[in-house]
Order: sequence, then structure tokens, then C-alpha cells
Amino acid sequence: MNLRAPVTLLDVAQRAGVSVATASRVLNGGDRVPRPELQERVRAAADALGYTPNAQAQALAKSSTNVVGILVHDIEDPYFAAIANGVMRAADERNLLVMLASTFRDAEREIAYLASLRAQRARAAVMIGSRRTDAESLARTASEVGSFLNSGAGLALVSQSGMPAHTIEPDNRAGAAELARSLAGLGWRKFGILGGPEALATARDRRDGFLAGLADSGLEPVAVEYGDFTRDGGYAAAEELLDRGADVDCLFAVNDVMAVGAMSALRARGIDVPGRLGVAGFDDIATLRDVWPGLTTVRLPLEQMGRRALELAIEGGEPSVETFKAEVVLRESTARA
Amino acid sequence: MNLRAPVTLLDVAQRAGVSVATASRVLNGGDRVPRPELQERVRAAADALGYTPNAQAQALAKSSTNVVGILVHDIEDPYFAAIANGVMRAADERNLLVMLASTFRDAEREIAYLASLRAQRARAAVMIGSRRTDAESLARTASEVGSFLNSGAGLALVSQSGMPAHTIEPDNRAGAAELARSLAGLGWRKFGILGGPEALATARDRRDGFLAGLADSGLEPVAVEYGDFTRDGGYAAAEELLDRGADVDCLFAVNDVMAVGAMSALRARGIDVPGRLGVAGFDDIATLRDVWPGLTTVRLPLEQMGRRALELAIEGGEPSVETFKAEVVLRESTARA
DNA sequence: CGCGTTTCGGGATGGGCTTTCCGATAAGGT
DNA sequence: ACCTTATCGGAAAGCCCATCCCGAAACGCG
Repeated sequence: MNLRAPVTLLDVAQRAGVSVATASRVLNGGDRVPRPELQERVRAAADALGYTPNAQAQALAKSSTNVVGILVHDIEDPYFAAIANGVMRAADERNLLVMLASTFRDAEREIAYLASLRAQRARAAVMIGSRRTDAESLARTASEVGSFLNSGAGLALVSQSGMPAHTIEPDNRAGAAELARSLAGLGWRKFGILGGPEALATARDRRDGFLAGLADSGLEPVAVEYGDFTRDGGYAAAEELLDRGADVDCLFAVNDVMAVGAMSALRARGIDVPGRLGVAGFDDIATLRDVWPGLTTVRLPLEQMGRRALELAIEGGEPSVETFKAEVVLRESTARA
Repeated sequence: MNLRAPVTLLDVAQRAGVSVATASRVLNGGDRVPRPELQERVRAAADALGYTPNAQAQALAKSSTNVVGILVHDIEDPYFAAIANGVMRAADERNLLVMLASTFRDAEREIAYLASLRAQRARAAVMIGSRRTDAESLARTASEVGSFLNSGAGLALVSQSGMPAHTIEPDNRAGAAELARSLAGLGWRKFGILGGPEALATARDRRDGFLAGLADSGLEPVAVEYGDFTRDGGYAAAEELLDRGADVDCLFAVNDVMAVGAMSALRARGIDVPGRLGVAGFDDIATLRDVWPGLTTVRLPLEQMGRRALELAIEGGEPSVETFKAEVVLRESTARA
């Protein structure tokens, strides 16, 4: 109502005829609660004046905030969006404010952002996304992670290990292995694998798990092709593999978006799925539930993982590792005639 | 390195043998720059100690922050993710930190969150998503918006009007009208419309635009069915419409996710698209690029819109309205045999 | 060589709030 | 009725930093 008048606690206190101490006690409901009558007066004054506490000042005074950070590679990627959503829901329940940043897969940005969070005295942070195994940036990240934890803030990582912080790990190997066995059980035999960047642990684990699952069934892949961890990466890898004339009957892409890209590549060439080629992915992204044929995949409880990550990050304590089970979901894209 | 030692600017100053004033001047590069030698010393001291400025204190001291807020209905919805992404990129370029919240379509949450941003003394905020026309919550939101602006922060709205703030408005009516004419041009005649909640301006505008476009072609819709603005809403509305036995040959859903839901409903009933029924959506969500048949839709420059929203929000100034043109994209889902 | 002027470092203040510590008052005990 | 305890409000000391302002030193010029 009043133009640009920063109402302070002092204003409220004066209007209510009490000291700032009392006003503060009333409004933040802290340790000691003043007499009801005073509470009344203070509260009345507060909203008569339209008082809004200055969160910065509060944070400074009690040297702690209610801000938590989330780092994702790319918020447009539904995989990250799903996990971030879980984190945000959990944060909302705890009345925490969320700072979110897309690192655009840039390690420098990631580090810089973590530093910003430290500067903000964030209470905790959740880092989502597969760690690249580039030794140098790994070391620098580890260092910043160290500083972050040292500052007293909590930290949890999703899908990345090797850092001295809480870790949420989807069971990529087991899930992929299970998928391989399921597909073999359906009768598929000649597998092509569309792998992600070798530097991404997640991509590697899923590939390795799949290989292990195939081995369990006495099989080995006909071809392996690598591409970006994205839709376009999947598209390109599938084309590449086809161009090489690989004799495959089923494709496994290490994540859903790649799988969907691959399906588009196949469609562009008039290759029927699953008639001539089966396709499977990993993650069970909700947004892709409606692609046709329905994508066989491995379901991860993404939102759950996000929730849990926040919990762990806030709790603090000794670094722990929690593994989330993955579950094979068979759909039309690998149905046998 | 040192455990839990909050190193302050004073520490740095002392170690460097200068005053805090000097240290501050060196480290934030402000107006006056101290002599090179001192700069050297200060900087050395700073990173020897692993100094991180306390953003809260800085904010308090200069009473301004580098935090901006984003409010979306649901970050998992790729529509919001795309716009938010644009905002975040623009923020990143300006070295601004982003606080993001999903309101889960709850007006109360939205208001509360806006208040939090105010408490944080956020420099600006971007609200994304269609305003509901419920008079009461509208009024309360307007009030909070007023307070927010009054606090000196900038604000921009995407896809919502009626607030005294900068507004980014996709040209829903024109786009939908154009789509209707295009579809009519292709030979479709008996249209069914899958509308969103009547309270959502965006949904209404698109429906009305489509109606207008049809009228231009001397047509009117055979049936109109309403559902949630979500995938499931589209699915349900399509089923409903079909159950009513409406004699349609083409479905227009007021957004892509609804359209995709509708396509799934059709598929479940063995209705061929576009053989027996054409389907069109709105937004041109990137993640849905790979659904098959490719979805005819109206493209919105979502990332652009997000970017621009942030710019406007930061610039401040008199409320303005910017309209972004929408562009019809014809794909296989409405191809005529 | 003296004066005015500019440059530059430091002391001190303030920004808004929380919290410790004190003193005062009311309640309780004998 | 007096002393002990608990109760409760207020004054003030921070929290960490930016910045205003002052004084001193360096510089320029006549």
C-alpha cells in the first residue's frame, strides 16, 4: 500500500509499543513467547504495516537459512525434471526455498554454482546427474564439494559416486541386467547397444549391466555404438549402427530419450518396431509414456530418489549410499509377434 | 580445509594487514581500487583462508541481491520446463541466482512463495502459467503482486494478464485460428475440440481462436469437450467425446500434452491417426517431437519467451505487454491420405 | 619551497534481525 | 510479610559486509 517503504521490525515494535526483542519473539515464535496481549498488539501492528521480515537479515543474525540448492544438468530433460520435482516437493513440505540451476553439463558452472550456494549459506544441496570421469574436473569438483561440506551444509548426490557425501544410486547394473534377461526370455537374440558417453558412469553401468545380463543368457551383443546421452545422441547412434549394417534384432539404449531418438531414426528408415527391431530404454520417463509403440524400459522411482536425496542432504551425518531398485517394464516396443 | 571455521572478511583483512574497507574494495572490485600491491596481498590472504563472502551480509549491506525467482505450476510439465529454461539461461548470463518453485497449481502456494521472494529481497520474479479466473484468489494474488512490486522488485508474467506487471503473451488466439484455417485447408471438416479448464485464460483463448479460425472457413465445431490441462485430461476428454458418439474427423486439443493423451486414448480404441481421425495440439513441446504420428501443433518460442520475461522483470519500468507470435507446424497427425 | 588538489587507506556507521544477559515484577514458599 | 524462583520485557551486543567520510600522504603547479 505504501510506496517503497521498507517496513522494519523496529517500525512494528514502535507501533505496538514494545521493544524489537519482543516483536521478534512474537513474530518468529522462537524460544520465549510473550504475553498474549502483547502478541496481539505486535501481530496487529505487523500486518497493519504490511511487515515482511528481511530474510537476509534473519539469516545473518541466526547464521542459517532455509535455502537449499539443486543442481541439474538440464531442467528440460525430463529425467532431471522428475528428480528435481521430488526434491522440490520434499523441500516444500519442510518450508525450504529452492535454488535451482541448470549446469548445462558444464563442470565449471557446476563448481561456480556450488560456490554460490555456499556464499548463500544454503542449508543443503542436491546434485543430480552422472559425474563425468574426467580426472581434472573431478578433482576440482571434489575440492569444492569438500569446501561446501566444510561450511556445515548438507549435500546429497544422485547418480554420482566418489564424493564424500550422501549418495543416491539407482541400481543401474542390476536393472539393465534384468532387462537383458527379460528380453532374451522374450526371444530376442541379436542385440545392439546404444551406449552413452564412456565418461558417464551411469551410461557405463547400464551398458555393463546389460552385457552381464546377456551373458547370463549365454548371449553377447552384436554391436555397440556410442552417442550423446540425449535424444539426438540416440538418433545418431542408431543411424550409425544401421549404416554399419549390423545384423541386430533388438536395440537397447542406455536411457529413454536416446531410445526414443533411436525409434525416430528407425521410423525414418521405415524399420518397423517391434516387427523388425525391438527397442528398449531405461528410466521410464513419464512424459514418454505416450510414444508409440510403448517403450520397454526400466523404471526408476525418480521422484522418490529426489525426495530421499533432500532428506539425506538435510539430515547431514556420515556419508551413506542408498541404492534404489529398478524395475523392468515390458511394453510394445519389444513385443514378439 | 579447516573444519567449520567461518572465515570472515575481517580475517582476510587482518591476514593481509589491511583494513576491512580495503579488503572489501579489493574483493568486490567496487568503485575505488586499492593499490596493486595491496590487492595482491588481500587476494592471497583470501584464498589462503578459503574466504567466501557471506551473500546474506552483502545483501543486507547493500540492500539488494542477485536472486531472481521463477514460479511455475509444475516443473515436470515440459511446457514450463522450456520457459523456465529460457529464464534460467538469461539469469545465468547475468550472473543471477534462480529460486524456482513449483506451485503445483495451488494459488495459496503461489502467493506464499511470492511472499518468500519478497522476504528474500529478490531482485525480480517471473511467474509462468495461466492465471485462473477465480475472482477471490485472483484478488489475493493481485494484492501480493502489488506488495511485491512495491518492494521495488521487478516482475514479469508469462501467459497471464490482468496484473500490473510486464506481461509476455503468446498469441494464442491468432495461432489457434491459423491452425484451424490450415486444418480446414487440408480438408478436415468435422472438428472436435478438447478444451482445458474454462477458468484458464490460455485454454479459453486457444479454443476461441480455433473457433474463430473455423468460422473464417465457414465451419463450426461438431463437439467440444473439456478436461484438465494435462495428459490425463486429454485422454479423458477424448474418451468422453468418443463415448458421446460425436461424429468428428479431427481433434484439436488446446495443448500438446492433452493432444498426446488424446492420441493414446484413440490408440487404445484402435482408431487410426490420421487415417480415421486427425489430431492437433498447441505448444510444440520438444520432448514430444518423437511421438508418432508426429503431432501437428502450433509452435511457441518458449525459451525466447522465458528469456524475454527475465529481461523485462529486471529492467522494471512501466508495465508492458509483449506478444509472441505462434506458428503452425503441420505434421503427420493431420496428414490427409 | 609552499600551497592547493587529488589519491587512497582506515575508522566508523548502518543495514535488519536474533539472542544473550539483566533487571524488574509477579508468583510461590514458609 | 520476607525471601526465593520463575517469568517476562528491554537494552545491547553481535552477525558480516559496504560505504561514507575523514585524514594523511602524494602530487602538481607556480
